[in-house]
Amino acid sequence: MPNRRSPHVSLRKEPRQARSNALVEAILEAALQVLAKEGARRFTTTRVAERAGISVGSLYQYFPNKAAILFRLQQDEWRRTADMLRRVLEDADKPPLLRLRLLARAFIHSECEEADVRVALNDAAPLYRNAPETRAARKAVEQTALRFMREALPNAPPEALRRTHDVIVTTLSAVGKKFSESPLAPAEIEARADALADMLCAYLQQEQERQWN
Amino acid sequence: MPNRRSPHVSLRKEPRQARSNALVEAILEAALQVLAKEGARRFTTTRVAERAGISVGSLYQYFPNKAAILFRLQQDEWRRTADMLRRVLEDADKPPLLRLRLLARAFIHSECEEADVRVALNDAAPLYRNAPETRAARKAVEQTALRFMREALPNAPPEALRRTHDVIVTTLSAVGKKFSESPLAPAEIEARADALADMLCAYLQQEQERQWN
DNA sequence: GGAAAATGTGAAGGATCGTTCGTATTATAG
DNA sequence: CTATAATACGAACGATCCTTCACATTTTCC
Repeated sequence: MPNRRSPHVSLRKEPRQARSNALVEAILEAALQVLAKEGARRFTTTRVAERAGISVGSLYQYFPNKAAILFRLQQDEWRRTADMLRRVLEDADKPPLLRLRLLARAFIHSECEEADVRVALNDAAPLYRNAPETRAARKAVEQTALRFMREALPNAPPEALRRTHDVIVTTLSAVGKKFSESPLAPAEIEARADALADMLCAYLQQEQERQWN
Repeated sequence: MPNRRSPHVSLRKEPRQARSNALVEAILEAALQVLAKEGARRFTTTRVAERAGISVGSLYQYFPNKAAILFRLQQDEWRRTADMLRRVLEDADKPPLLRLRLLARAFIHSECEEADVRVALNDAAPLYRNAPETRAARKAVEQTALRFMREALPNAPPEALRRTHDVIVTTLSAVGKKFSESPLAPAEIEARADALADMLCAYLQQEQERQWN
C-alpha cells in the first residue's frame, strides 16, 4: 500500500480513476439488468460480473460485498426522488394543493417505470434495511417535505404538522411501492395516480380548514 | 397407498389425523417463532423442525416445501384480517365514516402487533407472491370492502366506486405494512393510526359530497 | 403377540452463493 | 527496455440450504 509518495499519487490516480469509474458504472448498469431480468433471488455477484464483462474479483475491488451494490442502486434512486421532490414541491408559483397533486402523479409514474427493477430492489431491501446509511439517506426527502408542509399549514402546531407530514410521506412511498408491484396499463396507472392524489389533497385540505378555525 | 379397504380407512384416519393435526400446529407455531427470532433470511426448514421438536423429514410429510409453510402462515393471517374486516365494516349501527375510522385503527393495531413476524413474512413474500392461491386469497377481503363502499357511496358510478375502493384498500394494506417496519411506542402507534384514519375519512367524505351534487 | 401400515428420523446428495487469494496481465516510471 | 506497482482474473473454499430416502420406530388391527 502507498504510504509515502505524495507527489506521485495524484498523477497515478488519474488513469486509475478513469478505469475505476468506468468499471463502477459498468457494474451498476449490469446490476440493474440482472435485477430486472433475474429478480432479487437470483441477483448474484457472479452474474453481475458476468453481465458487466468483468470477473468477480474485479467487482470486489470496488464493492465490499453484494449488499453494497444494491444499496448504491437504492441510494441513486433516492437521490433522483429527492431531486424530483424539490422540483415539484418548491415551485412557489403554484398553490400547495396543486403541488401536492402534481407530486403524487409524478411519484406514481416514476415508481411504475421500470417496475421490474423496483420490485426486485424492494425484495432485496432486507439486505441493507438496517444499515446506518439508510436512515441518513431519507433525511433529504424528509426535509423537503417538511418545508412544504410548513408552507401549506402555516398555522398548524408543530405536533399536527409532523403528523400530517408523516402520513403523507409514508402513504406516498408505501402506496407507490405497492402500485409498482402490479404491472398495469398506462391509463390505469394514470387513474390510480389521480385517485391517490385526490386522497392526499382531500386530507391536506381538511387539515388546512381545521387550522383556520 | 390405500386403494381399496374402505371400512378401515375411516377408523385408521382418526389417530393419523390426531397426530397429524398436532404436528401441523406444532410446525406452524415453530415457524412463527423462527420467523420472529431469526428473520426471513434464516428461516430454514431444518430450524423450524428443530424448534418444533421433530425431524425435517416429518416436516416434509405435511408441507411440500418451505414456501408452503410461509404461505400457510400468510393465509391464516389473511383469514383473521378478513374476519376483522367483516366485524368492523358490517356493523350497520354505525355510520360508514365511523366504521372506516374504526377499521383503520384496528388494522394498524393488528399490523403493529408481532411486528417481527409481520416484517419477516413480508420479506419472505417473494417466495409465494406469484402463487395462484395468493390472488384467490385476497378476494374475501376485496368483497367485504366493496360491499362497504357500495353502502357508503350509493350514488357513485361503478367506475368511481371501484377507484375509491382500490385506493382505500391499497393504502390501508401498504401503509399498514410500512408502519409495522418501524417499531414504535403504543402512543405513537395510536397517533399514527388516527392520522391515517383522518386521511381515509377525509377522502371518503369528499367522495360522498362529490356524489351528492 | 405379531404382521403390516403409517409415521418418524436424520445423514447425505445436490445445488447455489459470497468471498478470497494466488497468479496472470497490464500500466507506470526510470 | 525493465522493474515495479496496480489491476484483473477466476478457480476454489467454506458455508448454507432444500429436499430425499433408506431405515428405525410406533401404531393399528386381527
